[in-house]
Amino acid sequence: MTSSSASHKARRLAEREARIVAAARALAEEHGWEAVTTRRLADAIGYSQPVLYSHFPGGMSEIVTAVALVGFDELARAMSGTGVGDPSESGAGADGLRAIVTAYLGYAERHPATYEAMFRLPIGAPFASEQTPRSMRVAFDALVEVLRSQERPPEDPATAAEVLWGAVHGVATLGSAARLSPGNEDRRVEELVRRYAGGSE
Amino acid sequence: MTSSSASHKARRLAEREARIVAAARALAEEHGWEAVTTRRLADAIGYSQPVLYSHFPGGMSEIVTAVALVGFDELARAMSGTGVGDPSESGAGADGLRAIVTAYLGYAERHPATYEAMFRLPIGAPFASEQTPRSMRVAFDALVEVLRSQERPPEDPATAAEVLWGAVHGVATLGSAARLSPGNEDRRVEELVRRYAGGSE
DNA sequence: GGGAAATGCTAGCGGCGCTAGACTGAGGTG
DNA sequence: CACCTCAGTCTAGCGCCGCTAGCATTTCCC
Repeated sequence: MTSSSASHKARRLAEREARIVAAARALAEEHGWEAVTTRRLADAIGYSQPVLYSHFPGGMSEIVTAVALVGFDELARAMSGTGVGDPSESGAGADGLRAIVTAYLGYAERHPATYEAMFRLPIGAPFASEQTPRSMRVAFDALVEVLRSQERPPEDPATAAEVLWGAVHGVATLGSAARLSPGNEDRRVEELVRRYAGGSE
Repeated sequence: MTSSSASHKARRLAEREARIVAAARALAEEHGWEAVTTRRLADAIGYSQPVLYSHFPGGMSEIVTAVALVGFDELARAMSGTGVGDPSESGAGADGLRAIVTAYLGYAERHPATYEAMFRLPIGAPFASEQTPRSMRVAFDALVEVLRSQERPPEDPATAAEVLWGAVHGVATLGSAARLSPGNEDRRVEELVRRYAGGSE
């Protein structure tokens, strides 16, 4: 076999795999994860069910994981895109914090099903584990950095970042589940910024 | 038919209904919600599947809701049991805040499946809606009160309580999903208390 | 051209939520 | 007492689920 045909085949496989992930994500965002079934997924890519398992031996849960990984990548990019970490930019201080919080909440709101996938599976701790998605670490580090860039940085930035992550995640989750008062989103962001821009006391 | 036999019948029905909810909860806490099926539930109470539907016409989702309502009751009681709201007691200030946060996180950790049920279904906003579970309001009001009892109360206690709720919920969720560093629980509680005991700025 | 390997399909297993329809036994009626 | 009614319960089964065994076909290498 020629090497070109081998790479051609590899690319076709990669493309089909991407189509599966994209189909799963689209279906989930449009009709919720309970509508994402192997039969519908096979239909969407024009193959039969067993083909899915040649790409994802772990079945549905592995496909959900793949969507989650894409989500972590996108979220990390959205958070990093706010210019956090560079003290000379607008990425420092309260403005940087507001930017990163807004980016996070915005992403969660625009892609609720993807966000749900990201936090539904046992992937591992954000640090503490080596096999944790790289982009999850990147996103977490962005939080640590923005906290360090505040006027009075916290004594324990790692713990502070854990709690900030929890706060933003909680607000995103409760908000998308209609558990918080609608129309109050901006005030919640300002409240978050106020709480975490200040020092530890 | 005598009225005593009627009330007897009603009580038997109520008892069986309670057994269904208890069985669902026990099964969920022990093996996760995916293990809670109508067949297993019917087995657990010694009846066939259709009996479940005479008690809960909405099927499984209505049963999950019933478990969630019990959970809201218990959580509200756990939070109120900290003596929050009475300024002369230990329920005020940073100590009261710490107590209520600890109660909340403790409940979520002891009953993860019940807690999951409480935040998985679209039940409605904590205020904003009349048909919201009463105990959910009670729990939320406890947060508002404890924030009001701080040295420098927030200007907008409702929004502050929303964010605090989100923060505690987020920490509970991420923690139980092994998303936060294990062994760091106490430091997270202290960090939460520090952030929300102080004033808005 | 022929054998081997890769590729994809059909068919089906056990289990799911849920429901239609039959059975059974207790209570009221002549 | 015989009869009828009806509430309560069960059996059986529908359409769907995730997943897999085994066969047909195509593709590739010699």
